[in-house]
Amino acid sequence: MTEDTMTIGQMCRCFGVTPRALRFYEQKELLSPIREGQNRYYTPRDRARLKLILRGKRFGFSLAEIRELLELYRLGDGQVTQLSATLQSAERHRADLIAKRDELATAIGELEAQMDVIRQMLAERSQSRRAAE
Amino acid sequence: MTEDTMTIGQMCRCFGVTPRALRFYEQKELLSPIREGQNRYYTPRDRARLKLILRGKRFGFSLAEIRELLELYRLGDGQVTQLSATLQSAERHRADLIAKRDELATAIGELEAQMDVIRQMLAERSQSRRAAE
DNA sequence: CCGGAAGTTGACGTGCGCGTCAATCCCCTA
DNA sequence: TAGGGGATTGACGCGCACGTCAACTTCCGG
Repeated sequence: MTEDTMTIGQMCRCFGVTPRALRFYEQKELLSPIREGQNRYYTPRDRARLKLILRGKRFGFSLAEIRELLELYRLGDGQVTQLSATLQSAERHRADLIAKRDELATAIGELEAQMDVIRQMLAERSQSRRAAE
Repeated sequence: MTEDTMTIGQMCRCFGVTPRALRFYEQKELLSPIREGQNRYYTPRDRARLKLILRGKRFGFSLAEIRELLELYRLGDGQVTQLSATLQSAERHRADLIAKRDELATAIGELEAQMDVIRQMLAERSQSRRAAE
């Protein structure tokens, strides 16, 4: 721990993932921990990226898509690599996320409606019970 | 088309899926089209279910999870199969969906913040250009 | 009667996201 | 000096969600 870096084991305990997964993400260029000899040391930046990775997975994005998303946060690398292209990419991702959020809202609404139906059935059932007695 | 049912080919064109996928969903008990001889005929109910399936997939749910969700909409089958249990299951799913929606909102906010950073960099760049001329 | 389009059931293949070994290495403590 | 804990790199395996054949049957127009 040269600084505020973490070993792979610490990362695993911290985020609830396996070493295998972290190495896999590294191979897919989603993470790039410091390699001191053979060992890996994860910086705060790696941790932030891992958070984004895990969140992306919860939303059903593939690792390839998550990789793209991570690129958007990787500014400041020498050449100002087509900032406007990056911005356009970000715009697309934003639209995608917003569509998903709205669709989720719809799904929640439908589920709640269905829950009301169930509650209604429960109420009727207890009423017919009382009537039978 | 005895009624307002559809063949597998019509379903595929309508929803942009393959026959293989539809048969796979059937095998996993997510769909149960009418079987007339060997052929399949999909009812409006099947179409509604397929919509839910595809939406669930977009949210990153597994087919097993989607199956559970579909169960919640399957009421009215003879015995009032533990309505309260169904309601509890629905409650869990609702909480899950809401958590996801909120997380998505956060992600959108972060992405928009990053977009502002990029716009800022673009603005500074065009300013230094003008200054250099 | 024949061809083509659409449907069917297996059965094997494929890409993704890791799990699960094995064999090895390094460091620390007892 | 020996062992234990944690790390490493292959390499193979696995579950999911289908894709992709092959080998039919059924129907319908010409």
